[in-house]
Amino acid sequence: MSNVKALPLLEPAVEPCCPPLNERPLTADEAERTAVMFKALGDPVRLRLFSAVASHEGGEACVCDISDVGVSQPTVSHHLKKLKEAGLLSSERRGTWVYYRVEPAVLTAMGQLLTKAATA
Amino acid sequence: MSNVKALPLLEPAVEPCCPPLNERPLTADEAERTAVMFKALGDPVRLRLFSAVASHEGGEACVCDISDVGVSQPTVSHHLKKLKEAGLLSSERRGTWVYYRVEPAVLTAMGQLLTKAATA
DNA sequence: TAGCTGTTTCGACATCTGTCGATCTCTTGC
DNA sequence: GCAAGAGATCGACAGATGTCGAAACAGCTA
Repeated sequence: MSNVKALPLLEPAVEPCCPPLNERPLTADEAERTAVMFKALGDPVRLRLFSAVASHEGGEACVCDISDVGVSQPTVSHHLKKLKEAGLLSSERRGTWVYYRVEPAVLTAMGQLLTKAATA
Repeated sequence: MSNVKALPLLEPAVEPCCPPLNERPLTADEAERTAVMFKALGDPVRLRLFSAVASHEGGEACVCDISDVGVSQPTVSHHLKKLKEAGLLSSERRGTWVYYRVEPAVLTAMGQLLTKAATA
């Protein structure tokens, strides 16, 4: 599989990608990048998977611990990949199992994007 | 034609729909409802429209003020409807123009969903 | 080495989504 | 009443997305 443009932003780049939504209208480019993160949480299955990882002890969980969300195992893997590509999760293999972990900085950025807009 | 409009699900019901994502795994039903809001912000055009409304004075704006996002007028209307159905915006007609306004409570709920998950 | 288990990738498919032009509704003004 | 402008709705269409079963891949253990 020689897909050259496979991984666009697997570098989470925890920088403040996002000015608060009420500070000024987002540019097309800012919106494009920010929407990727929101879209990643815009699917019920992904939201459950993410919540399962986030609520697990240490903020990380094995795939086998969170696969019970009502879809097939390949679909779980597909959604975890999406969350990873959006920078919300990172993964690490430890022997037989693969562990996914939340990226708190990205989460904080998204949260402030919203709460600052709400309180200002 | 009667004055009674359709009004399918435009009652946002600003209740705390969402426990923090790291408190416990979301149920299927919680995820379903929460994903609607994130999905609404998961499109670049909608994100720009929302940001344009949120950054406007008073947190509200006429459609004519924010329509310059590079898509046709029907598409703008379509996206504003999506944001409204997700409970993120509300609309009101004043004479010729229609004004959209942010729903701060829903925004706060979404933000805390993320920031509480990030800091805990 | 072979076999087993956990996870990812592949290929295919039905559905959902974003987009547009055309048209309709509502309000204002003549 | 009629025309004009602001938005919403309709119908159609291409492309994206979620889903699955089958297969490939990666470690462990015998």
